[in-house]
Amino acid sequence: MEQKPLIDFEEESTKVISDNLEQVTRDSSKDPKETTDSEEAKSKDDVTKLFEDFLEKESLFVNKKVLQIRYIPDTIKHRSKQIEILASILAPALRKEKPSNLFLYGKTGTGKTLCTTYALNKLKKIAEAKDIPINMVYLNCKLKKIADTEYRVIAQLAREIGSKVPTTGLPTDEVYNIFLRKLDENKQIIIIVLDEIDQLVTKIGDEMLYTLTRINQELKQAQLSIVGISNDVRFIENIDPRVKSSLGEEEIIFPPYNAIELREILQARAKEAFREDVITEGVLEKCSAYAAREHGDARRAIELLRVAGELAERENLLKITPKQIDSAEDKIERSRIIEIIETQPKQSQIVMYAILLLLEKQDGKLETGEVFEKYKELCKQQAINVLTQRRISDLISELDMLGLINAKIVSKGRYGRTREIYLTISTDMINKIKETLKKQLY
DNA sequence: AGGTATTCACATGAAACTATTCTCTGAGTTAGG
DNA sequence: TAACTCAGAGAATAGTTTCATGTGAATACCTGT
Repeated sequence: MEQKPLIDFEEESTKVISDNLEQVTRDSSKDPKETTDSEEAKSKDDVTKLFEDFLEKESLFVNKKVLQIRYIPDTIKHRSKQIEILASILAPALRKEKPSNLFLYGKTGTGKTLCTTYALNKLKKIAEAKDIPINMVYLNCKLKKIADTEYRVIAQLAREIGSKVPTTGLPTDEVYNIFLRKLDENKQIIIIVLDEIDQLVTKIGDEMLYTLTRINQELKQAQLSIVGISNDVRFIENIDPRVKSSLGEEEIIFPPYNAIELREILQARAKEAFREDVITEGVLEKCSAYAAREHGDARRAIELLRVAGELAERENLLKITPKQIDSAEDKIERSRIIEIIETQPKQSQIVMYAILLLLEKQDGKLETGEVFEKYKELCKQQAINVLTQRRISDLISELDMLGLINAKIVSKGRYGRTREIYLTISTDMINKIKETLKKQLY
């Protein structure tokens, strides 16, 4: 049976950043957001020349794919122990025995997903070569609209193994049945990888996991193993003990990389990705130092390096210097913020706009009440229906979580309790955000 | 002075409601035999 | 009679509203010295 690619990676924000960059590189004059006055004045010939130059110019990259997060290198550094354990746990599948359920812990960018994919790909190859019926499904529970509710997870699983399931309209247990029947059609081992499972459980509770672990008892032919991947180390402590015992049969912990390990990882990737001598002294060190500060997030380090390369290329530089790493960090942060703002629902955007407008006039901090008043005003201006203060309160705390604003609860004694809201974003960024919001709102 | 009670301005939680999107089902309608 | 249409029931989900309850400390109010 034809299978879709096993991995469908999460980091949407990263994708957007690279897309943006590539787009700008290709046709900077057509992108309205990036257009400045001087660029608008450019004649067509200049644009043609730009393209021609671009073609002639030798790229700094040899193989940019290596720096993309979905890339799986041939050898994974500093994770051999984990991979070994992983392989030994999965191996029984080759003898048509059910592998133990497995749990992987570790913070973002510690290689959990990478190692799992790596191991599963190898397993799949062998299984295919020897004609052993093993089926694998990878599912990222964080993906909005795909796998972030019980129904959707089960529906998606059913789809992955070849059933047709509508996006809505069916009762959830009906979808379970469809899934079960399809599973049990053949004698096979199914390995389900649930990535970012902690997010799912905090959202919808652990009943689903319980049901999943119980599915084996209803299967006559097939057998099901679950691999859970969690960013939160304390996650398993908070779930139902029944689930805990059956799901956490085996555990592997992925510790964060330290700066030295990060450097080696980067070095290996950089060697493949860039032409020789492109990387100058100190670049990798700086990159890994930045990432090590962020709990050893290798994904971040690699992204940083890639964006730095793209920036250097756009500036027609022949080498990447530590300076580009700084710019890259800045660029990533900016794109992240703009992207978050653009994708917020309208009401949330209005709240954000209200906060920005208020903070423009009065420096310092705001309170929920003030924001709500301003928000009401803005809504009336545009004939948008006004939400309750209760809801605005939630929206404000969401904005806080997204890191767009800083809101902390303070009690001012006789004068009540409220959130104190202030911005953490730099001033030049604020104007850009305001423009973005204006464009979206009017 | 020291202690207790109030009170403000929201925060926080839970449950219920709404609108939208989608499937499934069965009644009614239509066209061809 | 088979095929088609269409309305209605039922689900899932996101986004809200409603109602109820919680909260921390500056102040108001006592109390006894």
